[in-house]
Formats: sequence, C-alpha cells, structure tokens
Amino acid sequence: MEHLFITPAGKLRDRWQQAFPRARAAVQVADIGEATSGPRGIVWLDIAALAPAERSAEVHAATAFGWPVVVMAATPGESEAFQLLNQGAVGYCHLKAAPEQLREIALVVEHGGFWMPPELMQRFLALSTRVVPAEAPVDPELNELTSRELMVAEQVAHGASNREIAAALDITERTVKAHLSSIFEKLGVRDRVQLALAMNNIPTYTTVN
Amino acid sequence: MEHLFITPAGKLRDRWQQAFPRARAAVQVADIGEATSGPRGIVWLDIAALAPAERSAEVHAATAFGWPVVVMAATPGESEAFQLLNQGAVGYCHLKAAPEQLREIALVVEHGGFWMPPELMQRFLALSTRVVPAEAPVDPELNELTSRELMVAEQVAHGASNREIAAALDITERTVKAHLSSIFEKLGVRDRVQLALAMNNIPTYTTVN
DNA sequence: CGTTTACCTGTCCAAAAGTACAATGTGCAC
DNA sequence: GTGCACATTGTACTTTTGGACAGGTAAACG
Repeated sequence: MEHLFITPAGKLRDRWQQAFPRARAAVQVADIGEATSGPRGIVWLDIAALAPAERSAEVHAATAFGWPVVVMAATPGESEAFQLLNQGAVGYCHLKAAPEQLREIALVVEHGGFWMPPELMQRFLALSTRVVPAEAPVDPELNELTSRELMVAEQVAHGASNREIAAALDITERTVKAHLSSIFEKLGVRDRVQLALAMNNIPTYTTVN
Repeated sequence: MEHLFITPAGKLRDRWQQAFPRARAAVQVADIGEATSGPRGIVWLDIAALAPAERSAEVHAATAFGWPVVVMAATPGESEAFQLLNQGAVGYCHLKAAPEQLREIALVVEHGGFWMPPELMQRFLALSTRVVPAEAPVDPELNELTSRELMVAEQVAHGASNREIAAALDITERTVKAHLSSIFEKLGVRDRVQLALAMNNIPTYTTVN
C-alpha cells in the first residue's frame, strides 16, 4: 500500500512520515506520472493552502489517478466536506490528524469505506433523513421517470437551480434542461415550481389533471 | 474482535461463518446480556424479515449495546439506508454480501469508518452537496408580509406564474415582480421555487458558494 | 404639513429557464 | 446484428424571471 501526499510544500510532514514511513510527497498529482498499474495506494490531498476553486480541480485530478483520495483540510467544514466527497474523495480529515488517526483512516478507505470526523458524520446522517426523500409515498407517475430524471426532479424538489443540479450531478446545464423538459412532460407539470410542489405532494391549482 | 449476528433464525448463515469463524448468533440484541466490558466487537443486524417499525427499534437496541452496528437488508434502499444509519448504524449492506465483503466492512467500521454500497454512497453525496443550513421556519416571518404580498406569495405557493398572479389580482406583471422582490427579501429565499416550498413548510437546501 | 408606508407602475437589463432541432455514445433486448 | 431507450451535449431561440433605477398615488400618523 503506497501513500502519496500531495502538498504545496512538496515534502512530508513528520506526522505523515510517522504514520507511513514509506510515504512519498509531491506538489501536484500530475507529478506522479502513471502508476495505476502498480500496487494500490492512497492519495492524501492537502488543500489547506488552496483557493476554493483550485480544490475542486485538485480533487478531480487526484481521483482520476485511480486511488482512493483523502482530503485534509485546515478547518474541516461540513459544506466543504460534502462538496469534496461528492467529487470523488472518500475521506475528509483534519490536516493535523495524528499518525494513529491517519492509519485508521487508511484502513477504512482501502477497504472501500468512507471516513470523516465523527461530528461531521453525525451531521451528515442527520441531514440525510431530510435530504433524501421518503420513497414510499411517491406518485405512480414517478415510476415513469428514469433514474437520472428522478435525481434531477429530487433536486428541484429541494429548490435547486439548474446550475446547482448540474454541479451536483456533474453534467452540463444543458443536460439538466433536457431532463427537465422530459420530466415536465411525463408528470404533466408546466415548470419547475409546479414540479417542486408535485414532488412534495402539494396540489397546484393551475395544474390541469 | 467479536462478531455478533442478530437474526430471526437465531443461527449463523454459512456466509457469516465463513467470514468470521468465531462469530456468534442471537435472535435479539437483548439475548446477549452485558458484554460492554469485554473486547470490542461488531453487531450485524439482519432486518430482512422485520417490519419497518421494528427495524428502528432493533437498530436502537443494537446501537445501545455500544458496538458498531452494521445493518443487513434484503433489498437495500436509499431512504431506508439513511434512516437506519441516522439511528446510529455505521454500515449498511446486502444480506447476501460475500464473506470477503463482510470482512472489508468489518475493517472499515472497526476503525471508525462508515460503509454503504458504492451506488448508495454516490447517490447520497450527489444529494447532499446542497447541504445545509436549513433555514428558517417561515411562519413567524409571514407576519412581515403586507396583505398584498401575502396574496402574491400564496399564489406562488400554488404554482402560479407572474402573469397568472397579475390577472388574478388585477395588477400588472411589473407589480407582481415588485411584490415578489420584497417577499424574497423579507423571507430570505432566493427565488419563487424556494418561496413555494417555504410557503408549504418544506425545507430547502442551498449550496454554499 | 411633512413623513412614512403600502401599493402601484414604467423602462431597461441580465440571468435563468425552457423549447426546438440535431447529434453522439452506450447498453441492452430481440 | 438491429432496434430502442437512455444519457449526454451542442446551437440557437423565446419566454420568464428578477433586479436596478425611477417614479407615481393614497392613507396614516406625528
């Protein structure tokens, strides 16, 4: 198991070295070259010194590498956590996590798990029950939607804009619109407002049917 | 590391035995007695044959035991997943997961990780990017609306377009917009979709950025 | 009377939403 | 293989929405 630390300084911190004596460091993911054929490893991404915009790009680049990616932030925040994890990271921890902690995280992610600080995890789960729509009381008409359409519809049901949906599903706004047009037709609604209401089982008075 | 399988049948399935030769089985969590002082272990909860109502109770009982709880369902579904995980479980997998899979999951949860099938994880992360701060119960704020604004807001809450609202209230579209701008500001919502949801007491999630 | 507040309207503009028409690629069933 | 559903994206277009700036009226209040 290789451990690759991507950090602006380009050198390992003591903590990292302690956790994984054979760890390597690099400034950019690109500096690694192709190693996908070699043994499995973990990419540790230090985003403390990166601008928000760069973070997404780095995470994308890192995940493209093919190894599980753990993001390390100076001040872990929930919104950032979800955003980065949504981009393919499977771990999110404090930049100053202790060596033992790092090893724990490594064990988790190398076995297909998912790690974030307990308090974030709790928050994450608390949100989940509200974010994820109950699946029982859905209209039979929803069955007509394809899986992708359903994802879009659920986002609209929570008030998301096309841009936000595109970002969340990692597709273009154009595609979101395409899905929406199809959804409107299938569900017999006129626009996103009526869709949002319909998804929440609220009748619309102008709706025909 | 102990492995405790809670299953209606009360006996281990081959798969489980294969994964953890020293695993034990029980019909109910209560049957185990106090073992919190002993070595750490994992509770595997088979909820395939349980009614939805019983599931919550079982998960609660299991988590109360103090060990990480992994729920095994016959047909993993997303809403169920997040519901159960929110009640304290740290894993959610298929009842028929292979022994190797079970061992992977064990490694993950015993190190503070979190496991669910990749497709569910992806699905959830896509939804949760729109994280957060669920705001504001609108009710108290509705008092701040003038009578006219309230009329407009109610129309939007039913899916009406600006043109329809204008016709209904016998004013111009321009005036409708003016009222809407004022409403958005007073209620702290971004657009008519979020207004419609807020008027129906449905929380909306806004991306950070 | 002056001030405030609600209500109404206009023009101009920018962004978002939505549609029309067209195309590519993928996976799956027959 | 062929056909089909699905997902994706593009260009170009119209419509809707929402904000900025700039007013008008009328009623209420000190």
